[in-house]
Amino acid sequence: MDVPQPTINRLPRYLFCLEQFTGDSSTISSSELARLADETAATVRKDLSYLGSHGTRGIGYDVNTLRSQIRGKLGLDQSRDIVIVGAGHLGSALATYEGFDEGDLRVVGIYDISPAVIGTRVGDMTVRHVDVMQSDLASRRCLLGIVAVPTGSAQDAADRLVAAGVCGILSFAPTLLRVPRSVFVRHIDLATELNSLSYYVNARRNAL
Amino acid sequence: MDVPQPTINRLPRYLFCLEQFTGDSSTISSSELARLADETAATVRKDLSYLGSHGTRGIGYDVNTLRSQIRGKLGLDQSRDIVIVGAGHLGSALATYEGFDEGDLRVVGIYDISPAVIGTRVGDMTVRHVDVMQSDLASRRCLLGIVAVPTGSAQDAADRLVAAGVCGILSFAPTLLRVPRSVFVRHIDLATELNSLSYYVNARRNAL
DNA sequence: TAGATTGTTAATCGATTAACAATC
DNA sequence: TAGATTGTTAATCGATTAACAATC
Repeated sequence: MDVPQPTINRLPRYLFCLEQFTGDSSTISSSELARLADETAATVRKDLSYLGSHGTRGIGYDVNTLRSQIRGKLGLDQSRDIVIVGAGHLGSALATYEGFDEGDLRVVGIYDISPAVIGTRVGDMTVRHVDVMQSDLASRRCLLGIVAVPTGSAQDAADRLVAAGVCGILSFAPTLLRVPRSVFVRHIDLATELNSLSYYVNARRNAL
Repeated sequence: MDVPQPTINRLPRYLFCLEQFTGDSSTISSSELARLADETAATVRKDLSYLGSHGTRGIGYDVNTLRSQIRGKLGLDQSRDIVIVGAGHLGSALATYEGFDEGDLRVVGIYDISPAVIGTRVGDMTVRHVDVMQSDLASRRCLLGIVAVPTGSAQDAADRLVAAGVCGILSFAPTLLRVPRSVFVRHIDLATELNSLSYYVNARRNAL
């Protein structure tokens, strides 16, 4: 890996800040971006230098150029198709998530196993049975899959996604998924997120 | 901060793995936990040494003891009350999230502004109007709040949570929230998570 | 005892930061 | 030119890791 891991992890946050950024000018200085992203100016400059260093001395970085450079480095210039397994509240929330609109992420299908929801509409899609997922997706390459089912069904959902040819899975189920080494799994555990928040709240209160 | 930041960030993952762990024995070695958590055995031992080092040489760590030590260090032994603003799909999913059951996180209220959902049941709660949130919560101390509303309402939701006395906020809205310095904000941007997943999938495929 | 595994030291490795020449 | 800000070096800082004595 050419670019250091910490830099890669910060780039999405810089991008997020740049998308929020609505300054008077079309440029932003390393110190201003640092303030928004809660980093130091030196760290920002070092990180951005991995993109090829296209700032202007005395001026700063062009916001639009910087945005597309970060997007390019993160591979966001190529659009990504996403399938969701689980059409409950969480799956429905993800399927209609407004944040995807700006990016090149596109939800192309939502699947469930329950007759009660199959055939219902979620956003502009119709929920289909997981049994037809593999054939639905036969022609698509390297999709991302989202596991939004109860814990007990999570491994089955992951197995089906793998069979359907996804190469990355984002799981919200609080359980470890077993997948082939070629499939990358990312895990969001909401309880862990809240636990972590709770810890930092305590630490901050003790520090103040 | 006594315990290093990287250690703090890994503890929730260790805890997660220990909760999944169902070995023959009631003990786990540093190398086994390392395998589950995708770390090295030395890192695990160093991290656990910050808890007070209660492993047994030649044997390993008692799983139950270790779990409660980590929970203690993260402050999870004290239960936490959570309020949710936004009773759409995301808010409903969070309100009924099964992962909270095991821990000491408890959702005590869910609020919305839309007459269409106010009064409806979510799990074992009734959705109430955000206008009554502050008085509802007057007697509770240091709650955690979750922002699960559309981007346009996120700042208003945060303001109301702050007024109601929360000391930490977990936001799912893809926008920066302005809050007093005394309130800690944690941010989950689903688009960023998927972008990040996408990057690592690419990196992995290029490496294989 | 012999085997296993911890707890901890010291060495290595890598990331952050200060500082400043380059230059817009 | 004077002021501002980058790009990059070198120093500092901190985290990871190897290694091994301690000991169950």
